[in-house]
Amino acid sequence: MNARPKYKTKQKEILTEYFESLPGVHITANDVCEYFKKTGTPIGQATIYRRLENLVEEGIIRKYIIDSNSPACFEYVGKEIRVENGSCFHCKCEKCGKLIHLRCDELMFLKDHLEAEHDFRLDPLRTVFYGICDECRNAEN
Amino acid sequence: MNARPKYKTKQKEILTEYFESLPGVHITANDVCEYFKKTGTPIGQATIYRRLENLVEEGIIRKYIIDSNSPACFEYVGKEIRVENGSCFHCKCEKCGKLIHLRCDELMFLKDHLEAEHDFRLDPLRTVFYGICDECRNAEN
DNA sequence: TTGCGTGCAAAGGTTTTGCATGGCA
DNA sequence: TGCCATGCAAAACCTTTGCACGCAA
Repeated sequence: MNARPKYKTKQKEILTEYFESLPGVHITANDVCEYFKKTGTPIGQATIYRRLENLVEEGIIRKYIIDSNSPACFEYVGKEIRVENGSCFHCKCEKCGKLIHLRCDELMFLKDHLEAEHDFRLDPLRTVFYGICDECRNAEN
Repeated sequence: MNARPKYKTKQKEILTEYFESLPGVHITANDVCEYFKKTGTPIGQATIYRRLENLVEEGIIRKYIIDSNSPACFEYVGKEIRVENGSCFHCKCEKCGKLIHLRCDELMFLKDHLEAEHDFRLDPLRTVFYGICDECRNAEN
């Protein structure tokens, strides 16, 4: 855990702006590196990771761990969303590995139910629904 | 994804027995390696990982990812749990590691909803809800 | 005998760290 | 000027893979 940054640097600024321009999109640390390499304003890999960690701590972006052997995903959390404390759920297909992002209000039922009836505070960041996606199910038959 | 093993080997047998002797305990692949190294019946690291993957696929053990930068944890799943299959959900506490079994019909809403609205066939056996349990939440305050 | 399972070593990929340099306040 | 942030390279780490050998059926 790093302390909150004390200096305002160009790297941090353009990183934050980049995430703000991508609401609802999931990207990996490597994606971010590649992007800035392409735009001609490369940022060191280590800096990317350090800033990403910071942004997560500050609640500006969210980190998702889908699978132990896939890179972590990061997503900008809009100000509205941050206030609502909402976030999306994930479905992972066991067959093709596809990751599906669900931003579904009905699923908040699940969170409420677990908290009210089972005294369990669900963490949507960590929770992944495993199953079979539509395409793979159709391909089976 | 590996195919189901066709031969019964000593390595697989003692690995399964080892997990059966540890209900409710979560250990890492490395822990398993170390254990067998100490007992004088070492098993190759690669074999450990290969068998672990198999056992997860067969539903005999479960794999948990608590943190992206910690090794994955494995835990034996008792036969009772396996038999109940569709009707049992699991919650894992991120703090104390406790595994909570939920037998709740209301949660079938989740399965139905994902299937009807999102074309996703949930696999309750593989899916684990991560969050904070009652005790840990109370201990926080 | 056949071919799967094993073990070793090496590779693979993600993330962290050490250290010198650069930049903010 | 004093520190913090950055960037490079290398390390650390967990996990997978290639390949030859051993063993189950």
